[in-house]
Amino acid sequence: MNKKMISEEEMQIWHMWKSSYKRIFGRVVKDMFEKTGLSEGDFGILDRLDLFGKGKLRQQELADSMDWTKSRLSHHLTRMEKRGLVLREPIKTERGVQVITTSAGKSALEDARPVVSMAIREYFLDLLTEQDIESITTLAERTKAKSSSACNTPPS
Amino acid sequence: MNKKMISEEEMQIWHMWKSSYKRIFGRVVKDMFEKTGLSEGDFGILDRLDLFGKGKLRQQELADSMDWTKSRLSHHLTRMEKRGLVLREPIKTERGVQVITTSAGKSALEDARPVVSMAIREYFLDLLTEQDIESITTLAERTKAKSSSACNTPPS
DNA sequence: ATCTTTTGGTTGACACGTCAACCAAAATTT
DNA sequence: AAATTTTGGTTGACGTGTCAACCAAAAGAT
Repeated sequence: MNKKMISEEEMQIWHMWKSSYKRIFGRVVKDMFEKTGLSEGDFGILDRLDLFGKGKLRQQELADSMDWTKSRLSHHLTRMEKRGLVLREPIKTERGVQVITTSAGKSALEDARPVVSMAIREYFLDLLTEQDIESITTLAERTKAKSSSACNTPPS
Repeated sequence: MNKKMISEEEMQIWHMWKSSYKRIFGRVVKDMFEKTGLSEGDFGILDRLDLFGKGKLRQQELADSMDWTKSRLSHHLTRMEKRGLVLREPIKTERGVQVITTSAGKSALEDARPVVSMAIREYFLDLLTEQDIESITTLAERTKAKSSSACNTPPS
């Protein structure tokens, strides 16, 4: 319960962290977009359709795997459908919609994979020391932990 | 010039890094928005108007200090003006526009400062080890450096 | 003095996200 | 069986960002 405002230096850490992220992430995304026409969302969707579903997946499944709301995914798919990357098809046997990668979608994904890979290496991995990697890994644990421990009201 | 695709583990580092950022940043921004009604952009603008300009600044100056395009700032100010947080006023002596914090803007800023401070501490600083801080600091240097050294074509 | 470029700013179109409202088909309750 | 809740998905409004086109005032060039 530390009520003191954070210091100038602490604020600097925050700013450095934010701007590093934005620079690196921006470079990767921009590279991918310029070279393949895919956004991060597009890539994530096509990637999961390929890996988890061999080209098709139920919409809700897809949303869960990306940690997206159904609304967000619905909007995004509408745009991707318009561009011919995926199509939606009602499921006969049960409720729900199948999302299917088109051939254009498949080839866009195949084009993008190496580009993304190279960009992540160049703009991110190449900048990291062993220590950085350790930091990233452990911080990720700690952030995940934080989600489940917002215990103002302890479990009954 | 490493042409090999990155490994599964390397991709994991990337994903961990992204999701840590998104979680932490999301928490801070959400907290601020829920408690004060200000977005990150709003806060940045009001903060700079206060620190650099004692309540007023030329639009382009402001844009530069935030590393925003003039277009982005123009759009954002239009929205903030509608909400009564700032106002724009042509400069008589020279070309350009003064951005001025309204009293509503000032008080929103004063309300937000401690909230932001606390959120950054709780969701970010409290999670960091000394090592993490060192990593963040040095990585920031390295990312900044990378910007100026995209030398496929060396300077003439 | 006129022509050109730079500077400061706006605007419209569109991608991306969130939120809340809505809808219909299951699945459960009662 | 009828009423209720949950689930899967869409939609519209609006905040946020980018890009390109536009505009006018200022500064420089010829």
